[in-house]
Amino acid sequence: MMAKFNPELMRGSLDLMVLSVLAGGPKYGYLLQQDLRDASRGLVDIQAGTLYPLLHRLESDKLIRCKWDDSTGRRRKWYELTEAGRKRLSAQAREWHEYAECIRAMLGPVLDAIPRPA
Amino acid sequence: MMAKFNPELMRGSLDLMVLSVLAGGPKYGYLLQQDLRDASRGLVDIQAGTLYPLLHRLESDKLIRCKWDDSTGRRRKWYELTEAGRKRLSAQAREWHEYAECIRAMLGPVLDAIPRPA
DNA sequence: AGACATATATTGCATGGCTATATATAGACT
DNA sequence: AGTCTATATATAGCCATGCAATATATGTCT
Repeated sequence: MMAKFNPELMRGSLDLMVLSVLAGGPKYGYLLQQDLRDASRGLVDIQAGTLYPLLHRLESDKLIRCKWDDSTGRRRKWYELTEAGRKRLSAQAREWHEYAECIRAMLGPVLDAIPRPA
Repeated sequence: MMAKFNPELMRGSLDLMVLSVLAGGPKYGYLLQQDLRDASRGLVDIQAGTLYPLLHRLESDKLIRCKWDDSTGRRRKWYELTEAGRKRLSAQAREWHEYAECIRAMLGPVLDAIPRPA
Protein backbone atom coordinates (compact mmCIF):
# COMPACT_ATOMS: atom_id res chain seq x y z
CA MET A 1 0.00 0.00 0.00
CA MET A 2 1.36 3.35 -1.03
CA ALA A 3 1.88 5.90 1.72
CA LYS A 4 -0.21 9.03 1.92
CA PHE A 5 1.30 12.17 0.48
CA ASN A 6 3.25 14.64 2.55
CA PRO A 7 0.70 17.20 3.79
CA GLU A 8 3.00 20.09 2.90
CA LEU A 9 2.96 18.86 -0.69
CA MET A 10 -0.83 18.92 -0.82
CA ARG A 11 -1.17 22.24 0.91
CA GLY A 12 -1.30 24.29 -2.26
CA SER A 13 -3.77 22.05 -4.06
CA LEU A 14 -6.46 21.13 -1.55
CA ASP A 15 -8.73 23.96 -2.65
CA LEU A 16 -8.33 22.85 -6.23
CA MET A 17 -9.20 19.25 -5.39
CA VAL A 18 -12.24 20.22 -3.39
CA LEU A 19 -13.50 22.49 -6.14
CA SER A 20 -12.92 19.79 -8.74
CA VAL A 21 -14.87 17.22 -6.73
CA LEU A 22 -17.71 19.72 -6.35
CA ALA A 23 -17.68 20.16 -10.12
CA GLY A 24 -19.21 16.67 -10.18
CA GLY A 25 -22.31 18.01 -8.43
CA PRO A 26 -23.42 19.27 -4.99
CA LYS A 27 -22.08 17.40 -1.97
CA TYR A 28 -22.04 17.76 1.78
CA GLY A 29 -18.74 17.74 3.63
CA TYR A 30 -18.56 14.18 4.80
CA LEU A 31 -19.54 12.87 1.37
CA LEU A 32 -17.02 15.13 -0.29
CA GLN A 33 -14.31 13.74 1.95
CA GLN A 34 -15.15 10.20 0.93
CA ASP A 35 -15.43 11.05 -2.75
CA LEU A 36 -12.04 12.72 -2.63
CA ARG A 37 -10.53 9.73 -0.91
CA ASP A 38 -12.05 7.36 -3.45
CA ALA A 39 -11.04 9.50 -6.42
CA SER A 40 -7.45 9.39 -5.19
CA ARG A 41 -7.46 5.69 -4.37
CA GLY A 42 -7.07 6.50 -0.69
CA LEU A 43 -4.04 8.73 -1.09
CA VAL A 44 -5.80 12.00 -0.33
CA ASP A 45 -7.70 11.64 2.91
CA ILE A 46 -8.55 15.11 4.06
CA GLN A 47 -9.23 15.39 7.78
CA ALA A 48 -12.39 16.91 9.21
CA GLY A 49 -10.39 19.60 10.97
CA THR A 50 -8.98 20.57 7.60
CA LEU A 51 -12.08 20.15 5.49
CA TYR A 52 -14.66 22.20 7.35
CA PRO A 53 -12.58 25.34 7.81
CA LEU A 54 -11.60 25.01 4.15
CA LEU A 55 -15.24 24.86 3.10
CA HIS A 56 -16.04 27.88 5.26
CA ARG A 57 -13.22 29.75 3.61
CA LEU A 58 -14.40 28.87 0.11
CA GLU A 59 -17.89 29.93 1.10
CA SER A 60 -16.81 33.28 2.49
CA ASP A 61 -14.93 33.79 -0.77
CA LYS A 62 -18.24 33.08 -2.56
CA LEU A 63 -16.74 30.22 -4.56
CA ILE A 64 -19.31 27.83 -3.14
CA ARG A 65 -22.70 28.27 -1.54
CA CYS A 66 -24.45 26.06 0.97
CA LYS A 67 -27.88 24.96 2.09
CA TRP A 68 -28.79 23.00 5.21
CA ASP A 69 -30.84 19.86 4.84
CA ASP A 70 -32.59 18.89 8.07
CA SER A 71 -35.19 16.69 6.42
CA THR A 72 -33.41 13.50 7.48
CA GLY A 73 -32.13 12.71 10.97
CA ARG A 74 -28.69 13.76 9.79
CA ARG A 75 -28.04 17.47 9.59
CA ARG A 76 -26.25 17.91 6.29
CA LYS A 77 -24.84 21.04 4.76
CA TRP A 78 -24.85 20.75 1.00
CA TYR A 79 -22.36 22.74 -0.99
CA GLU A 80 -22.33 23.61 -4.66
CA LEU A 81 -20.08 25.66 -6.90
CA THR A 82 -21.03 29.23 -7.70
CA GLU A 83 -20.26 30.75 -11.06
CA ALA A 84 -17.18 32.37 -9.49
CA GLY A 85 -16.22 28.94 -8.17
CA ARG A 86 -16.34 27.41 -11.63
CA LYS A 87 -14.15 30.18 -12.94
CA ARG A 88 -11.72 29.76 -10.06
CA LEU A 89 -11.59 26.04 -10.71
CA SER A 90 -10.70 26.60 -14.36
CA ALA A 91 -8.03 29.13 -13.48
CA GLN A 92 -6.48 27.00 -10.75
CA ALA A 93 -6.57 23.87 -12.86
CA ARG A 94 -4.77 25.70 -15.63
CA GLU A 95 -2.23 27.14 -13.21
CA TRP A 96 -1.66 23.76 -11.66
CA HIS A 97 -1.10 22.22 -15.06
CA GLU A 98 1.51 24.83 -15.93
CA TYR A 99 3.19 24.41 -12.60
CA ALA A 100 3.35 20.66 -13.00
CA GLU A 101 4.93 21.05 -16.42
CA CYS A 102 7.45 23.48 -14.96
CA ILE A 103 8.48 21.09 -12.20
CA ARG A 104 8.53 18.15 -14.55
CA ALA A 105 10.91 19.98 -16.86
CA MET A 106 13.13 20.87 -13.93
CA LEU A 107 13.12 17.34 -12.58
CA GLY A 108 13.53 15.71 -15.96
CA PRO A 109 17.11 14.51 -15.52
CA VAL A 110 16.50 13.55 -11.90
CA LEU A 111 13.41 11.52 -12.70
CA ASP A 112 15.28 9.70 -15.44
CA ALA A 113 18.02 8.84 -12.98
CA ILE A 114 15.68 7.46 -10.34
CA PRO A 115 16.02 3.71 -9.99
CA ARG A 116 12.71 1.93 -10.26
CA PRO A 117 11.18 1.68 -6.77
CA ALA A 118 11.13 -1.80 -5.22
CA MET B 1 4.40 37.35 -19.84
CA MET B 2 2.96 34.60 -17.70
CA ALA B 3 2.30 35.48 -14.06
CA LYS B 4 4.30 33.93 -11.28
CA PHE B 5 2.78 30.95 -9.54
CA ASN B 6 0.67 31.30 -6.44
CA PRO B 7 3.14 30.94 -3.53
CA GLU B 8 0.83 28.52 -1.72
CA LEU B 9 1.03 26.24 -4.73
CA MET B 10 4.82 26.12 -4.54
CA ARG B 11 5.00 25.76 -0.81
CA GLY B 12 5.33 22.00 -0.77
CA SER B 13 7.86 21.79 -3.57
CA LEU B 14 10.51 24.40 -2.85
CA ASP B 15 12.76 21.90 -1.07
CA LEU B 16 12.47 19.58 -4.00
CA MET B 17 13.35 22.29 -6.50
CA VAL B 18 16.35 23.45 -4.50
CA LEU B 19 17.64 19.92 -4.12
CA SER B 20 17.17 19.28 -7.83
CA VAL B 21 19.08 22.40 -8.79
CA LEU B 22 21.89 21.37 -6.44
CA ALA B 23 21.95 17.99 -8.18
CA GLY B 24 23.54 19.91 -11.06
CA GLY B 25 26.56 20.65 -8.90
CA PRO B 26 27.55 22.83 -5.91
CA LYS B 27 26.16 26.34 -5.81
CA TYR B 28 25.99 29.26 -3.41
CA GLY B 29 22.66 30.76 -2.46
CA TYR B 30 22.48 33.70 -4.77
CA LEU B 31 23.58 31.62 -7.75
CA LEU B 32 21.09 28.94 -6.87
CA GLN B 33 18.32 31.51 -6.83
CA GLN B 34 19.24 32.67 -10.32
CA ASP B 35 19.62 29.15 -11.67
CA LEU B 36 16.22 28.26 -10.30
CA ARG B 37 14.71 31.35 -11.87
CA ASP B 38 16.33 30.59 -15.21
CA ALA B 39 15.38 26.91 -15.11
CA SER B 40 11.75 27.92 -14.62
CA ARG B 41 11.80 30.70 -17.25
CA GLY B 42 11.30 33.29 -14.53
CA LEU B 43 8.24 31.65 -12.99
CA VAL B 44 9.92 30.47 -9.80
CA ASP B 45 11.75 33.39 -8.23
CA ILE B 46 12.51 32.40 -4.68
CA GLN B 47 13.05 35.33 -2.31
CA ALA B 48 16.16 35.74 -0.19
CA GLY B 49 14.09 35.64 2.99
CA THR B 50 12.77 32.27 1.86
CA LEU B 51 15.94 30.84 0.40
CA TYR B 52 18.44 31.29 3.20
CA PRO B 53 16.32 29.86 6.00
CA LEU B 54 15.44 27.00 3.67
CA LEU B 55 19.12 26.28 3.05
CA HIS B 56 19.82 26.40 6.79
CA ARG B 57 17.03 23.92 7.35
CA LEU B 58 18.31 21.54 4.68
CA GLU B 59 21.76 21.82 6.20
CA SER B 60 20.61 21.08 9.73
CA ASP B 61 18.81 18.06 8.27
CA LYS B 62 22.15 17.04 6.78
CA LEU B 63 20.75 16.95 3.25
CA ILE B 64 23.30 19.51 2.11
CA ARG B 65 26.66 20.62 3.45
CA CYS B 66 28.36 23.97 3.08
CA LYS B 67 31.77 25.58 2.85
CA TRP B 68 32.61 29.28 3.00
CA ASP B 69 34.69 30.77 0.23
CA ASP B 70 36.35 34.02 1.28
CA SER B 71 39.02 33.94 -1.41
CA THR B 72 37.23 36.57 -3.47
CA GLY B 73 35.88 39.89 -2.17
CA ARG B 74 32.44 38.29 -2.07
CA ARG B 75 31.76 35.99 0.85
CA ARG B 76 30.09 32.99 -0.67
CA LYS B 77 28.69 29.94 1.04
CA TRP B 78 28.83 26.98 -1.31
CA TYR B 79 26.37 24.18 -0.82
CA GLU B 80 26.42 20.65 -2.15
CA LEU B 81 24.19 17.62 -1.76
CA THR B 82 25.12 14.97 0.78
CA GLU B 83 24.42 11.33 0.14
CA ALA B 84 21.29 11.67 2.28
CA GLY B 85 20.34 14.67 0.16
CA ARG B 86 20.55 12.68 -3.03
CA LYS B 87 18.35 10.00 -1.53
CA ARG B 88 15.86 12.58 -0.34
CA LEU B 89 15.80 14.13 -3.79
CA SER B 90 14.99 10.78 -5.37
CA ALA B 91 12.26 10.06 -2.86
CA GLN B 92 10.68 13.49 -3.15
CA ALA B 93 10.88 13.49 -6.93
CA ARG B 94 9.11 10.16 -7.00
CA GLU B 95 6.48 11.32 -4.55
CA TRP B 96 5.92 14.48 -6.53
CA HIS B 97 5.51 12.50 -9.71
CA GLU B 98 2.90 10.27 -8.14
CA TYR B 99 1.10 13.23 -6.68
CA ALA B 100 1.03 14.99 -10.03
CA GLU B 101 -0.44 11.90 -11.66
CA CYS B 102 -3.05 11.69 -8.91
CA ILE B 103 -4.14 15.29 -9.41
CA ARG B 104 -4.06 14.98 -13.15
CA ALA B 105 -6.39 11.99 -12.99
CA MET B 106 -8.71 13.88 -10.67
CA LEU B 107 -8.72 16.97 -12.87
CA GLY B 108 -9.00 15.07 -16.11
CA PRO B 109 -12.59 16.03 -16.97
CA VAL B 110 -12.07 19.58 -15.72
CA LEU B 111 -8.94 20.12 -17.77
CA ASP B 112 -10.69 18.83 -20.87
CA ALA B 113 -13.51 21.30 -20.29
CA ILE B 114 -11.22 24.30 -19.90
CA PRO B 115 -11.46 26.67 -22.83
CA ARG B 116 -8.11 27.50 -24.31
CA PRO B 117 -6.68 30.58 -22.55
CA ALA B 118 -6.66 33.79 -24.61
C1' DA C 1 30.13 60.03 -4.96
C1' DG C 2 25.99 57.65 -5.92
C1' DA C 3 23.38 53.87 -7.72
C1' DC C 4 22.82 49.25 -8.44
C1' DA C 5 23.97 44.34 -8.32
C1' DT C 6 25.94 40.86 -5.44
C1' DA C 7 25.70 38.09 -1.13
C1' DT C 8 23.99 36.46 3.29
C1' DA C 9 21.04 36.77 7.44
C1' DT C 10 17.21 37.57 10.73
C1' DT C 11 12.67 39.31 12.61
C1' DG C 12 7.85 39.35 12.50
C1' DC C 13 3.60 38.31 10.01
C1' DA C 14 0.07 35.52 7.62
C1' DT C 15 -1.68 31.31 5.83
C1' DG C 16 -3.46 27.08 6.43
C1' DG C 17 -3.11 21.94 7.54
C1' DC C 18 -3.13 18.95 11.67
C1' DT C 19 -4.50 17.01 16.23
C1' DA C 20 -7.54 17.00 19.69
C1' DT C 21 -11.84 17.87 21.35
C1' DA C 22 -16.88 18.67 21.40
C1' DT C 23 -21.65 17.79 20.05
C1' DA C 24 -25.38 14.92 18.26
C1' DT C 25 -27.90 11.26 15.62
C1' DA C 26 -28.37 6.52 13.33
C1' DG C 27 -27.70 1.78 13.14
C1' DA C 28 -25.94 -2.64 14.61
C1' DC C 29 -24.81 -5.80 17.89
C1' DT C 30 -25.08 -7.91 22.81
C1' DA D 1 -31.13 -1.07 27.64
C1' DG D 2 -26.40 -0.35 26.89
C1' DT D 3 -22.40 -0.01 23.93
C1' DC D 4 -19.89 0.59 19.91
C1' DT D 5 -19.15 2.40 15.40
C1' DA D 6 -20.19 5.33 11.57
C1' DT D 7 -22.15 9.58 10.24
C1' DA D 8 -21.97 14.72 10.40
C1' DT D 9 -20.31 19.32 11.58
C1' DA D 10 -17.48 22.61 14.20
C1' DT D 11 -13.73 25.01 16.73
C1' DA D 12 -9.27 25.91 19.49
C1' DG D 13 -4.50 25.67 19.59
C1' DC D 14 -0.23 24.14 17.54
C1' DC D 15 3.23 24.16 14.01
C1' DA D 16 5.67 24.59 9.55
C1' DT D 17 7.00 27.60 6.26
C1' DG D 18 6.80 31.31 2.61
C1' DC D 19 6.83 36.38 2.53
C1' DA D 20 8.06 41.36 3.23
C1' DA D 21 11.01 44.26 5.54
C1' DT D 22 15.26 45.25 7.26
C1' DA D 23 20.27 44.95 8.08
C1' DT D 24 25.08 44.51 6.71
C1' DA D 25 28.91 44.68 3.50
C1' DT D 26 31.41 44.51 -0.96
C1' DG D 27 32.07 45.02 -6.17
C1' DT D 28 31.12 47.58 -10.40
C1' DC D 29 29.64 51.15 -13.34
C1' DT D 30 28.88 56.03 -14.41
